[in-house]
Amino acid sequence: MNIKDAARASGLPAKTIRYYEQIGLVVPSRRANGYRDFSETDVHNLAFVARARALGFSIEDCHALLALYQDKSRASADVKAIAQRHLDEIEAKIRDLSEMRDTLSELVLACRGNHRPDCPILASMSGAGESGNSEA
Amino acid sequence: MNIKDAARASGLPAKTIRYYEQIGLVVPSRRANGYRDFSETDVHNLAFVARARALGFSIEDCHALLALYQDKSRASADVKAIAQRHLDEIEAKIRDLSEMRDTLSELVLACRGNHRPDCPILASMSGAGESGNSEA
DNA sequence: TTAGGGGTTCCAGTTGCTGGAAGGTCAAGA
DNA sequence: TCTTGACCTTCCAGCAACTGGAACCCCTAA
Repeated sequence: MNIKDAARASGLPAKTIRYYEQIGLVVPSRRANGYRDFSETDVHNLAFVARARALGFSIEDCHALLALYQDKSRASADVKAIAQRHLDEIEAKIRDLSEMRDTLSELVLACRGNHRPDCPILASMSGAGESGNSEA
Repeated sequence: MNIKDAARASGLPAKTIRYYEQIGLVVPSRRANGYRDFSETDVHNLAFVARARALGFSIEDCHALLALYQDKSRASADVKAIAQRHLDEIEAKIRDLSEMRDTLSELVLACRGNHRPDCPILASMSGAGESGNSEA
């Protein structure tokens, strides 16, 4: 199977597939003319990676997950550990972003958004309420 | 003020401050010996950027916000527009991450995490429940 | 004089692709 | 047989926002 068909079958851009080969994630065989030749397994592995990436796993994690997937004597604990760690990171990121959202939405709400220059958003970033005695 | 003091005062690493100068965000003057010489305004601007970055604004946004901050005849509407767009992006990101978290936490919960190979996490990524007739 | 703790520049690496240039290959139609 | 166009190949550069490190200069104090 040529790269374009592998791309269609896996849902990944051809460029991305070449990149994945380059970093050793999914390495198809080659035909005599130098063209990549993707097996069903290659395509399946690409789709596997695509789904893992969609869940936010890093390439490194995808590497490890793919290895575990192919290791029929794996322990599911190893898979779970990777997923749990990743889940923790996602939750941490959600917390960070939620804090930003809370602060930002307050500021946006407070800003009149008119033709005048006074703006609580800029005030906040310029250090308003810094050393605690500005409005005490 | 030397870069190390500017770093301490602004809360940014010296490396980052040099980078910000390189991209034209905050450009201090130079002494005869080639050392950067940070004014109070420079440090204030660096702290401004640090706070904007902490709210997740891109460097490009920081550029624009800093320009508005320095433009005393600005319209707060321009600031608000930038902040609102950024807020929308953050909320979109939170939605994406929350979806990942929901899927992942289900999978992690379902995985026994023992010495045996069977694993719903891998099953999910290998395409379980793909074409809709597997458990209908 | 020497040691140390500054400062400087520039280059490379990070993550995960993506775009583009330059060129080889293949199948089909005139 | 030649050409056209769609494919394929490699390699290089760039994105965001730094960060680490090498190699080197400067300044002060003992």
